Amino acid sequence: MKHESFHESAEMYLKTASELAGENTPTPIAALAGRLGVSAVSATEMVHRLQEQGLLAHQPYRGISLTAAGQQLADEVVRRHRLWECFLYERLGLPWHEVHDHACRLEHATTPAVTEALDAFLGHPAACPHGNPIDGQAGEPAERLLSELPVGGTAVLVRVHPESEGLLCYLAELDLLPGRRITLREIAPYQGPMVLQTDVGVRYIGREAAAHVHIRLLTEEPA
Amino acid sequence: MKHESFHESAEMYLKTASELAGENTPTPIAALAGRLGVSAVSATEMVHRLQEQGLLAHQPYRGISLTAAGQQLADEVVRRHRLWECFLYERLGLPWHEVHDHACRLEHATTPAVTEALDAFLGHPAACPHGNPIDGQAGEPAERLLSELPVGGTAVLVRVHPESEGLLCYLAELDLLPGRRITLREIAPYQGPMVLQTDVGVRYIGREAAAHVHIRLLTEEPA
DNA sequence: CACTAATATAAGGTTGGCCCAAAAACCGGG
DNA sequence: CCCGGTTTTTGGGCCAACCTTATATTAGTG
Ligand SMILES: [Mn+2]
Ligand SMILES: [Mn+2]
Ligand SMILES: [Mn+2]
Ligand SMILES: [Mn+2]
Repeated sequence: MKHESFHESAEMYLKTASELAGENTPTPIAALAGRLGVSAVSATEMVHRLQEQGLLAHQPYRGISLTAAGQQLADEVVRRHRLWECFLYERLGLPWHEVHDHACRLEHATTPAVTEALDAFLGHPAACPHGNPIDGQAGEPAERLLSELPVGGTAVLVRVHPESEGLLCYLAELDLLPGRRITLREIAPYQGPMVLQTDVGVRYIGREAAAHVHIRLLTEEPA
Repeated sequence: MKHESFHESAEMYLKTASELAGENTPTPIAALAGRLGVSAVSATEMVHRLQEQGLLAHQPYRGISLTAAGQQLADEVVRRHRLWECFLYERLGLPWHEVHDHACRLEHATTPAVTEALDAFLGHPAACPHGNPIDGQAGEPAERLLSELPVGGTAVLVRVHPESEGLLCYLAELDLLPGRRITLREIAPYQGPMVLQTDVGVRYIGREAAAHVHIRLLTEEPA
């Protein structure tokens, strides 16, 4: 049977490859596999299939990188994902940290006509509820990671990327949503948590989680 | 790998079985296969799988009928389908005859939380854009088929069931939407088309299509 | 009651997506 | 430059859903 378009699985590989490309290119297949919760063997097989379709290039023992065609498909999936997140959060009122997973289902079942109509219905939103851009220009230029904020510095939370249910849930508990103003009080020793002063109180966050929180720096030093 | 829940394919079999159950029970597997666009052999295989899961019962050479569990799953799929149709038609403004197919994709990617939130967002609609009930009481009791409307009789179009893209497209061209008032002028000989007088003009419709159009009779005879 | 058309089963294939265990290639430290 | 540990790849397998082409069974009808 002919596969009418790409399947959920292929779309998730492309989307994930796109997400990981920001961190290291070419992306090791193991990283893909890990994030997708799949064995390295399975990931390798899928990578070969996608390579045959001209969607990505695989340099053995190096890693993969998306072709222009693959990147475009990935971008389309991401766009649908973020539009659905907006809808689920703003219109349906679902919790901030839950919409990611629901959208991850819907993103593969959304036809172009629905995508465009949804975009218009939402008023062409600029970003998903977690701050990631839709139809985005390359984002703010002076963007840094919370994990790199110097002690004493103040910043505003811009976006969470890459997203995952667990991480979002953790951040939601800490009230660390986009727009939140953050000052780094100190960093506990031995890779300990960062102590943050926010406008809703003091918060502790691990380095690992902080590495996914993107910020715009306001001041390097305390006032 | 464990299949976390039911797959699109299984859901479509159950939904289709539920649709066809209205016409003849038990439903021949060939009817299922035909409507799903699948070979009779494939349908038989799937029927066996679903029977093992206790979702339907198969009497050889007779046909299938859904168990209570299977019917419930089918009903859930149908509910999601109709809620999405409402959203796509009323909120996104997609064409009346197109929303069916888009919803047929989304219905399998919709989690319970999304379903309930969507239902609330839409204000708990009573019917899909094609007139079929959501969370429905057994529909109007005195409902008939357009194909059985006596010559000279007048009726109002209630719903189109079962739905399919082609049929809806055909009806949309004829302006035959729910609420339309119809008087049957005559029936052309040799199984010819029915000649309808509507409030937007004269329309011709085939018997086959008319058998999917449900009406509420207003008067049996011309005024 | 015998025949025919519908239905079911058997047999053999394909593709996508996943798995494990074992071999092979690579890379960095000694 | 070789050795060992970490990828990656290869070689088997598995399962769900499809397919086609027979063959067997049955139900209904003449
Ligand atoms: Mn997804
Ligand atoms: Mn998001
Ligand atoms: Mn469907
Ligand atoms: Mn409908």
